[in-house]
Amino acid sequence: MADPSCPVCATADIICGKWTILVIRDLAEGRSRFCELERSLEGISPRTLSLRLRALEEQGIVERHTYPEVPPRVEYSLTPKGEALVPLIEDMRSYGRQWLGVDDGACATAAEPAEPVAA
Amino acid sequence: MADPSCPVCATADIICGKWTILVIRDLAEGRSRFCELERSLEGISPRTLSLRLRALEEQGIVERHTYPEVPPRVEYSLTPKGEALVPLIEDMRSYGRQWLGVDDGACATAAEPAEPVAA
DNA sequence: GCCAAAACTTCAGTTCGTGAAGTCTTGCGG
DNA sequence: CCGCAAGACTTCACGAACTGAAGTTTTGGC
Repeated sequence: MADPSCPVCATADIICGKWTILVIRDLAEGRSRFCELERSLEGISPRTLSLRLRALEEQGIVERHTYPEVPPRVEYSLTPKGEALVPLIEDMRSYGRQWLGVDDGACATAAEPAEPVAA
Repeated sequence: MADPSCPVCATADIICGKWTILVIRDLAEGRSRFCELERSLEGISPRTLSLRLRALEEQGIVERHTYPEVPPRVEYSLTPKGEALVPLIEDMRSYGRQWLGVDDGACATAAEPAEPVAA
């Protein structure tokens, strides 16, 4: 993107595409099928989901598992290189909770923020 | 993007635009002028930089300071809400170092990764 | 060889980012 | 008070990315 020798840029290149981080977030909860991802990521077009999964697979971040069954089944999961992105997603989750006033009601919040939400 | 009540989606909405995270990374090093950002983010168009800064300002993530001087000067800096994104950027930096084989030669790496780069 | 169902592709249209070029602001020097 | 230098942006035309609807491929049983 800017300087390819910058670690932040290199990582940004991977996750900057629309929906990419959310695909990884979903797969962090366990392997999933194409249509499950499509349903979870409400609003994504199948074309974009397909492009994202292919790109992530090429980058060694997700793995594709095919099952030759009656309706053919395909599942996706994170590789270790993909799992390593989970802390990043957790940071995003806590940022959203502390500063954007958004909470899906999962875990409890850790500490009082300096100037939450209102800022 | 997908579910607005999801903290990860809400945060993704903020940072998913091209260059956004890199603008914040630059401002994390201290307040900066338009042309300095333009020079640091090699390849960004002034239009995009302008759009990003405006959007981030509207979201309360950056602050704009104008100085009515001989050539008029404008500087940008992070608000607390913007500073709170720095841990996210640090995660991206260490991911880039550990898994993408990219190092701008700043700090030393912490520990040996399980399966670095090669994966 | 036809079927249902999952997993994608294809296509036309809109939105987002680029690169070059132009505009606007500021105050000083002529 | 006009023109100038220089920073900070707009504007415009073009190309790339994303969308939504519709179509295609794959699989094994009937």
